[in-house]
Amino acid sequence: MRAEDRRELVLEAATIVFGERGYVGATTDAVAKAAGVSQPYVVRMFGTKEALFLAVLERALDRLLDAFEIVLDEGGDIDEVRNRLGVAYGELLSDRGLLLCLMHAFVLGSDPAIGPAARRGFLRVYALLRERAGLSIDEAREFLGQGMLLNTLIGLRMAAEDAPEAAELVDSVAPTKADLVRRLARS
Amino acid sequence: MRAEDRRELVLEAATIVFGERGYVGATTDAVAKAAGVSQPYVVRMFGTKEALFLAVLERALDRLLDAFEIVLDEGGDIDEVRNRLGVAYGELLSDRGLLLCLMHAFVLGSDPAIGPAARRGFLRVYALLRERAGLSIDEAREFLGQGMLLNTLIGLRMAAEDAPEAAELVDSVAPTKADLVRRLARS
DNA sequence: GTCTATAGGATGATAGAC
DNA sequence: GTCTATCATCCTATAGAC
Repeated sequence: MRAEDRRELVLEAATIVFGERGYVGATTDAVAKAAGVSQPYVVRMFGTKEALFLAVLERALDRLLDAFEIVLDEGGDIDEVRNRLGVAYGELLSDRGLLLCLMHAFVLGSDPAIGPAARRGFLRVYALLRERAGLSIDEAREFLGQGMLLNTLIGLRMAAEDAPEAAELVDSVAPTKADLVRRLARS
Repeated sequence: MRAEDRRELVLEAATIVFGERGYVGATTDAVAKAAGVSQPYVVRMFGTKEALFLAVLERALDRLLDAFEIVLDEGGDIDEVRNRLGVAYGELLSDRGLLLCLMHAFVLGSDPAIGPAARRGFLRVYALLRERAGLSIDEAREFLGQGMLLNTLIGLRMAAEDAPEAAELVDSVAPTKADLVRRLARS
């Protein structure tokens, strides 16, 4: 296998593992096992666990922004675009761990290395919504709120709870993705 | 000092430390230093680090629900109540680390001990909004979305960023609390 | 490029004195 | 109730063989 492919493989595995256990809770050994390589090799490829997480974060943000760019390129009026941005965000659920890694980064703002990267990433998304998509401040705030709520429900594995309120809430936040959310919550 | 008071002191310190570094990243030693007691004593009081975090989580949820109950007891029409619930939520920013601890718990849904406690806590809040405050599904979703967005901005320490978009976003999400949010982001 | 072996450091928890 | 001392474990990172 080419080195480039192996790097991508490790990044995918790391996204899942960091998404599951968070930056501190995840071990480079768990990432290595998930990728089918040795632990020292993971460290060797990225230098440090911190650098690995930053690479995972960068990759996740790129995927998110790429998905949004595609929606913007398709054009349409502002309401259509906003809806399709929401749909595109929901599609990212299929990339396992991706939204969770973003969320884990977003609660580590006080970390001297991860904090600045996370803030810049969040602001890139905000700038895209405001400037490229043309959302007003209030529209952007609403949109981001629903995104963070979805992330939270995923982080909580809320769909694994069998209370009726849990189902009602998940259905409300992700009407077309409820089944996927349920599957993720149990895996 | 009475044992009860010392316990509360440790819980306060733990809330700040867990809020700053998360459940896994925080050490019982850091909590002990923040509370001015020895590390083994912290463990002795709560049994395990996990039990300490669960106690912090329970305390945070109780404070949140108490604040909401007070608003509900004051009465008023549904729009007033919703606004005052939002204000009450913002007031919790003054209790340092409280909202951050909730957020840290909310991304640990796959933890066998913390996950269930976090889900039940979130659902208690949701049930209060729906049943006691009388919000519709969509209203509750909107309300929670803005709450999670505020939590995220706090977690990111977004107000520490000096980009103009950062200020715009913080002002939009917490208009009356922007100064407090800025202060917290730098501490 | 990739592995095995392991050093080195941090941390949760226990033992036991006062 | 509270501390000091310390053990045992885990984990990142390095050394070095192939």
